[in-house]
Amino acid sequence: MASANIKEVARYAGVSLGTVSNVLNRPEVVSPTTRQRVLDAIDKLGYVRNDSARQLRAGRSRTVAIVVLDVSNPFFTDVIHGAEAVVESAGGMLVVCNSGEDARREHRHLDMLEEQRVQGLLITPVSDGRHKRLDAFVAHGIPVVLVDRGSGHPSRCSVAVDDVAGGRLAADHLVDQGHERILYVGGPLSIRQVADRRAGATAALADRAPQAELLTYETASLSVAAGRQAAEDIATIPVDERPTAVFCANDLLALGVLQGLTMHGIRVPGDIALVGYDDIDFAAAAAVPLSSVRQPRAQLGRTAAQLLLEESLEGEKHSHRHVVFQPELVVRASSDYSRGHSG
Amino acid sequence: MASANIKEVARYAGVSLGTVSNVLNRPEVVSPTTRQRVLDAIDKLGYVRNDSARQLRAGRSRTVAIVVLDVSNPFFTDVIHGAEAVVESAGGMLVVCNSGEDARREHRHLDMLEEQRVQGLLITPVSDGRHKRLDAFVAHGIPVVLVDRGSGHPSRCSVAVDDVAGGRLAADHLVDQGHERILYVGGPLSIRQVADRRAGATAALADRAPQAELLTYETASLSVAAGRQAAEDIATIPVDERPTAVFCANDLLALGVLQGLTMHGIRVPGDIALVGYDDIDFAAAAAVPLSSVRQPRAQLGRTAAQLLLEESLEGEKHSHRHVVFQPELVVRASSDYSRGHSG
DNA sequence: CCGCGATTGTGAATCGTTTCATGTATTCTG
DNA sequence: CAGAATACATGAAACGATTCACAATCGCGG
Repeated sequence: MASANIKEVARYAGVSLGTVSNVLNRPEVVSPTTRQRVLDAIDKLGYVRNDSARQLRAGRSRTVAIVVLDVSNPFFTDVIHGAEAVVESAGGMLVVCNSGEDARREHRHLDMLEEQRVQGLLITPVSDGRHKRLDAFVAHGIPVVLVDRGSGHPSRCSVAVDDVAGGRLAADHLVDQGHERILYVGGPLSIRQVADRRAGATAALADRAPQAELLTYETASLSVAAGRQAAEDIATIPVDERPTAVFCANDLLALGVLQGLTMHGIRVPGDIALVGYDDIDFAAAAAVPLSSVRQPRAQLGRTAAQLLLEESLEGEKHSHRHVVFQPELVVRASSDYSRGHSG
Repeated sequence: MASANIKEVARYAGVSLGTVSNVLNRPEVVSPTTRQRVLDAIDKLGYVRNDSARQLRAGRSRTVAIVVLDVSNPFFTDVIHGAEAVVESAGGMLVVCNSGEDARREHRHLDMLEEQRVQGLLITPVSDGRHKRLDAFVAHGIPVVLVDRGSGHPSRCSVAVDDVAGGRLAADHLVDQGHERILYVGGPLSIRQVADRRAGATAALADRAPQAELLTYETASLSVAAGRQAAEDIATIPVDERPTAVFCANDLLALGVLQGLTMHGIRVPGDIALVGYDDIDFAAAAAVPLSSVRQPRAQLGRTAAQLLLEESLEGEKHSHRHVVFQPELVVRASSDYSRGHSG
């Protein structure tokens, strides 16, 4: 029942333990005849390496873990894809853990990953702040790369997208379209991205349209449902006090807002212009194609994995890097007054 | 640098190896005084269990793996959520592997998971058929539960949704709306679901509207892009030969079709009615809210994980079960002629 | 104060692999 | 053909946790 082990393979092939191990790990030092005999034995007995034993001996694994806030969020799935490509082409394996934005679950995952002595860790931590928990990884020699969080931390690499710049892009665009009462929908504001995008929008308005006003609606989460709720509340505002444009902290919110506004007969972009963030696939397929700020998602994942593998190789003499990508505005019908009326 | 091991903890606490192990695994057999001393030592030294060693000794792990066709597909993310809940509440950990519908990547993942002696495997295999590769897992005592594939296999459990019934639901609905030339968009047809949903639609038409016609457009994948391409091709069909309704094998395709048709000025549901499959979140938020066949996705994942854990406990005397869930039709504007014109 | 059971602690053996110092046969060099 | 270099194979030691048979200690009734 249990898998054969290396000793049985050795006996079956009539060679020693070490020879079988050599066939597996350094086939070139074994003579072709012997090698074939061992391979046949492996085949015959259905031998499968025991990775626990291998890791125990080696002291580390070839598994890289990525802990994301939400596996259902297309942003993270793209990051995962990017990281996957790099890790797999380096002969490793990427396992995906889902914290679900729950600090306790994140903690449990980290505990298990630490016990497993993973080769490295890509993570978007639930809470911002100092991430003391991650110091233990670094102390044990497990490289950690922060994804879209905590740039600038001295003891780990990070990759991020400039969210302040993204907020600026969106707000500049809305100002260009003549809007002067803009509502920012996003939350919780304790999430850095949510705060940064807002800060960018604020800065843009201050620079380009001091008379304009940026209101804030804080949501409990970054979901379609939360967006729908926000729209409900927007609809209760008297028409002449309503914002003329809404900038959402992500596309899920924006899609929810779009849906909610539409249900209340409020036209987008006719009555309210809408800009999202992330440019997920569905943004273009929405009821009104959604303007959005696009982030280089797969690139983020690729770079994170590359930094991790580099650190893994360089060891002590590695110097941490903080890569920041620039976002890009994609204008579609939802914020384009002319298009909204002609198309 | 490297983590302290159990021996150092023992020395530091002034007890033996076995005692430390007892504190970790059977705290009740150790006196409170000693236990506390050991716990303090663990804390002081920052000791972290080495899971490789533990597994090597124990012979198996507490990790359950799920291998899905596409982590970005909301269908699978919901299945993952369901499975996660069950595995975690049983004290295990769920790792997610992405085969990307690529048989080679699936194979590599299975190799690594087998080497890791995972506790069990939930998988939607890339190819249908006999899944010989999975027999090795079963032979080594690793339970396998098929998700949405190969129901009825005698040596493993499975969970699935009745796709033939789903196809029937969709086709019945379209027939009710008076459609007689219906196009099925989906592919590759080698995927059982794709074929079953079509078979259900065919059967429904045969039963309820023998004069009606079911055409088939086979796509290369189940993606938004493939749907968009299908719409391009539909648009080239002369108007009087065009199908009056399209039934897509999943919602991603349907969203792509919707987008493509809209771009060509073909109205949904006015010119062509549209029904998708899966009822992903975005279906309701689409340009025209999408009718769809809903599957109990999280339920699928939960049940799969439960079957797996059961088998894991029962061992030899486990008898395999095949659970089949029934889908449900959700009618929205995309296939509702009246609504499409009034709303 | 002996003896017995209960309680608590001990440490050698074990899991399966990799590594490496060592051994032996074979080939090459001059 | 001696001596050296090369090629190949060997098996004991080590990785770190768990288990289990056994030992030590204590309390208590007689």
